[in-house]
Amino acid sequence: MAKGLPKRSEDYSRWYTELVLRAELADYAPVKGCMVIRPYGYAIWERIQSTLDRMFKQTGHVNAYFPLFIPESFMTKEAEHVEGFAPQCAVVTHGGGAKLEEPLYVRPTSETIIWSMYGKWIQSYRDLPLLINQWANIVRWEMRTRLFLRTTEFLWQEGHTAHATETEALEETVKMLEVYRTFAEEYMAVPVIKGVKSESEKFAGAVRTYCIEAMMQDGKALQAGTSHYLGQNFAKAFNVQYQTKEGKLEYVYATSWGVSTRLVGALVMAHSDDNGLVLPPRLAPIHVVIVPIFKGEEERALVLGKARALADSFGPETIVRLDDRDNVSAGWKFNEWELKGVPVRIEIGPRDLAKGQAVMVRRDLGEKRAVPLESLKEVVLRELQDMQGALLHKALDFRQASTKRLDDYESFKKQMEEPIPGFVDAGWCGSAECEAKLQEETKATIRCLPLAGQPEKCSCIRCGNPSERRVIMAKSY
RNA sequence: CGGGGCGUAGCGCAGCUUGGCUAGCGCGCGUGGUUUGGGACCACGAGGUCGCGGGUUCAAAUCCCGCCGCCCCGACCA
Repeated sequence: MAKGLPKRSEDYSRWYTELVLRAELADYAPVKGCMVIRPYGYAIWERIQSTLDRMFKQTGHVNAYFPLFIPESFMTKEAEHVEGFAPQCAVVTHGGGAKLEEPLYVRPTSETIIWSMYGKWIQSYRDLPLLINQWANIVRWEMRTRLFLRTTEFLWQEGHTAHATETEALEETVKMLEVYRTFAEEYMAVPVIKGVKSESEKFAGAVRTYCIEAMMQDGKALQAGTSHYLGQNFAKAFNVQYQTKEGKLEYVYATSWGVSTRLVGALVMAHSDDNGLVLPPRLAPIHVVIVPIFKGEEERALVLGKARALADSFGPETIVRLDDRDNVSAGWKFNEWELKGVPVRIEIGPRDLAKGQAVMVRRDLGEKRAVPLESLKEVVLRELQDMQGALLHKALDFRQASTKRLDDYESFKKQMEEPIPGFVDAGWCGSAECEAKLQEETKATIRCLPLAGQPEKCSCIRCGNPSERRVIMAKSY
């Protein structure tokens, strides 16, 4: 393994790519724009998955699986949807050595195939709400790809729900957005802003798109999750009606919501440093690594024995790895486990044993600290907890420091030229034209209209016209 | 799709300008030994369709033509 990662300050994008490759989260696949998620990266995804899955089930959802292939005719049923997705779809034209009667789209998202089935399953108000989630892979033919952040194929979860009323569907939409916020902040230790997307950034086929926006260390925004209120658009396209108590026929109301393997990229970009990954304990595949240090057989037996006992003293909820390889030096191991972002490292050698202690290093702090063996487990558990909180606070502080409230266009443009452009909180008149021009002129986009924001009389930062509210603008991934 | 870069051992590269003999270096890998508190060392060893196809030549990694692939930067997107 080569030494040294590029510095974030010198080349953030190269730092990111090299880190993902060298920490063995992922590797480039033979197909352009595709990646292999390697075991260590997949382990992070599995932890994301199992946590969210539990949260979805706690909110009444069940899992199902719908097919990868979607008949072309389904894709074209909802006008906006097809217009939005057609350009990025992979289409299968041949199967079994023969040209297909009807081309099959590889799902870019599953609204159409799911709503074609919901049509069969929903007849009465008694069938509602229908709350289904699926874990799946999807394909979107992107022009430009980046490991985890944007790949041609990616893994995600997509929730698709059907409701009797608009109110209920809207409640569901914001409820799931809140689930995402909770997950991002409590597990990923990534603070997010809940908001509504502008018309132009809205999901193709949605009435309204909600999102959570996170800030990466280079001051760019990353959309970390979305939740859509679909109104009756898909119900009408697929003719999904239900009979009310009164016997009337009504179209059902829909939502859909998703997060993807992009979250792994968000995790990397939110916390990691020039030495490698920094993983929040609640999502780290390995919590504690023990590196034994010894000379000769005698010490080896002694130190390894103690190290094993130490590893075994932790309960099943703490994942401890004893690195007893003898083909690499202790120093090499330190660097490797830092690269891989293991939250806590314990060094234990003869000198420690003589003093009845071990050396402990927290990944985010990097300082060595001697801890008596008898209290080691307790201290480690506390540090894991503290680190989880510390990462969130650090990220939050960074976001606050990198968010500017601005009112004139010139300072805004200047801000977007800064090495860390950050978020700008500014007025927007609401016109699509201003939005487009703003993007053209500054490379920034309107990330969202924050839910927390109060209506406020101000003026549009670009055209100066009256504005009813402030929005978040930023360069983004 | 436009611009740039790169394709030579598992990885990173040199060699190409000015064709030549057995294609080289570092890391990694294997074996043996000494080692282990911040990326250890010695010895021996394995490992190559020089991206692909064609051409020029006595001779091509090197020159010419064509193709392919990947990465990076811009226009679409979670």
